[in-house]
Amino acid sequence: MEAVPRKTTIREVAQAASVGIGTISRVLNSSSQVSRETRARVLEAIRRLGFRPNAQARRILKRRAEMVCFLLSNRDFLHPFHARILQGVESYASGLKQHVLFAALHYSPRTPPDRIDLPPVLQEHGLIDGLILAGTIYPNLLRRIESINMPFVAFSNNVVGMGDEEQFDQVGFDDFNGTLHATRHLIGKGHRHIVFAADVSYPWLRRRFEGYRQAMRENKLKHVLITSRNPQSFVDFGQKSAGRILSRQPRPTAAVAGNDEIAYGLWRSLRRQGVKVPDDISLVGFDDREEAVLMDPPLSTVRVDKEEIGETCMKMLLERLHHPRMTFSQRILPTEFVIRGTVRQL
Amino acid sequence: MEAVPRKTTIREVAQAASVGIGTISRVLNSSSQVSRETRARVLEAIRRLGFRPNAQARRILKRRAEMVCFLLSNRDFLHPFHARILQGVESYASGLKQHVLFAALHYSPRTPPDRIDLPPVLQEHGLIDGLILAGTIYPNLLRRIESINMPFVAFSNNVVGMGDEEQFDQVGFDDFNGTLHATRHLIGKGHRHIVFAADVSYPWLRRRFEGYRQAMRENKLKHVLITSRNPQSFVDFGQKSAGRILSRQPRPTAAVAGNDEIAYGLWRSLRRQGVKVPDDISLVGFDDREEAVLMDPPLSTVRVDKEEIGETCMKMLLERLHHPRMTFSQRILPTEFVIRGTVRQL
DNA sequence: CTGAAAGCGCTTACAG
DNA sequence: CTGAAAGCGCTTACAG
Repeated sequence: MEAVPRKTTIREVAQAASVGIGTISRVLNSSSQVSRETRARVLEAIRRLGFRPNAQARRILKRRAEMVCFLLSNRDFLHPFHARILQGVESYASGLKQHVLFAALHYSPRTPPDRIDLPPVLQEHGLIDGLILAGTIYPNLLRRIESINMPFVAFSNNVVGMGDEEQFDQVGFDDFNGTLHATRHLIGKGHRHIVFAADVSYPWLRRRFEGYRQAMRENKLKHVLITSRNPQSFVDFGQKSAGRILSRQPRPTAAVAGNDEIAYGLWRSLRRQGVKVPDDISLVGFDDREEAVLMDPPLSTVRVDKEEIGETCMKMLLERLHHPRMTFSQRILPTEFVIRGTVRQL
Repeated sequence: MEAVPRKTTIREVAQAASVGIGTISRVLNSSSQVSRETRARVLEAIRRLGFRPNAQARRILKRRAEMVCFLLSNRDFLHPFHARILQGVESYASGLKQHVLFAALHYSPRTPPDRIDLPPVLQEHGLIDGLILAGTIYPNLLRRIESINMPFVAFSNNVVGMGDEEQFDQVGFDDFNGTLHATRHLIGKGHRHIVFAADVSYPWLRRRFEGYRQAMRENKLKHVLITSRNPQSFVDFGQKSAGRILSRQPRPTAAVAGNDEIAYGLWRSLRRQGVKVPDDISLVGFDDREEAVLMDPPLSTVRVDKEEIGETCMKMLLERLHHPRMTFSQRILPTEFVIRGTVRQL
């Protein structure tokens, strides 16, 4: 390996400006204790030599890496949903001169905590100050993270298998109220036979189902859960659900899909069978993925502000770093029902 | 700010194992110069104290951050295309114990290089070893990066306004041959009236156009470029192009879209006008976005291996870091035409 | 093989 | 206000 070209150090700048290295450091850290003339001379020397202070050295002394890790678990690819969260984290972080490291992890919920093979960034110490957990989070991962004493905030919507007694910092959005409002909207438009399509073994889809059920109950309507066998994906789940919806008597006039992908599969399959959305059946989704707008007609769905989730995670993590003993907090961000073209007035 | 709980340092481990700190370091760096018994004793002490060496300190001495930055420029959001590249970078990097920092940048092509406001990570020194440039890259950004002596590799497909005389490490995929093969495929299926739809002021769409044109020329067919006025987006561009395609005499039997989004807009608008794909008109896209498979019928398109791009960028950057004076290299990765459902045999 | 020492590039009391 | 010195947590010749 060839030598890396040597960079200007603080000592050379000190020499050039005829001051001690401490003074350079003070100027760099905008300490008030430097005279105007000295500061100007130092600044000039810094500029002339193209000096950029070595960040690692400062970090040792500060005992702060000024860097957090965004850890995406059990995702085959960086889904647009999480990509947006990452961007929210980054944009908020960079405004505060904090850096964001991206890492991925694949693990099984059944691996004992101490056997989980953490990514390199978590095997060292001092590299990052804290962690933002995204992707699917099982209890064993939480145990593992706690065992290395790494402060973290979890994006909570994809947390699985955790009881309410679990205490940790978390940020999520409101699954329950999202479908509650979406379903109320359908009811307000005159719909009475409304089904819900999703695999409710996912806790977040279960919460969405509960929101839907609540809206139905408060209007004395019967709730119907549509599932499908061995789906390959959410889209496939939606496709397979279409037939089950159509075969019900009386035929439902509206469907609430557990997420936009299910809604997409549903829409596609319905259309193939000559059933028009929203003329023959109304449809609402959840998540407001980019593709929702592209559907034809564009999908009415529950919007989740992904950037805000990222931002809030970062904000909460920073608070945790500043106050290690603070009690844990949980933030649930509101959702918003977006009316587009897939709901018809009956 | 409360005190961060103090971590075990190398000195405490040395004391616990009754050796000098140098020996701990040697064990950590698996130097051969340590006796089995000593090594065992040290390892035991490390385990017992839960010691994880401070990464920053090592980095100062090694003069390597073991970290690179993935810099995404001028993108409102982390598009799935770039998200995949980032994942390729990360997965290759983590295998080599290298870390990946994510940063975003917004700049104008007209800002003078030294006025470009780089993200915090590039203002410090020693934080990262090198840079992977993604997103739209104009010459002024390149100048700016060069001015801080930061080694970099660029994802070259979105490079704009650069002459061939520009020398830098780059990785891209083959726009020209992608459409060349896609168009030949159409011709092989009996199509003669084939149009190309895209705004060719984007260099990469221009190259795709040239590939299309080449295929037409070698078969003595007339090329036709379809554009549209003031599109809001690529999808909108496609939608607006549909009418222009249909109004041509004789009516084209196939269209090559500059990318999948244009293809999507085209497909959607054609369908609305009662024109069926592929029965009435065949259609091919470019990029193989996730959504291509979801279209109905699924879109035949040119596949680009995004993970491989990321991987290759990382690999090339590492080579550059190890051999700073190596001549610049440029890698063009092949594309593959994926046959799905939007092309019909005439 | 191993320890003591020098040193990486910084920050920060300390003393003036 | 400023310099000289001590120190952060490591690595690596150097000497034995």
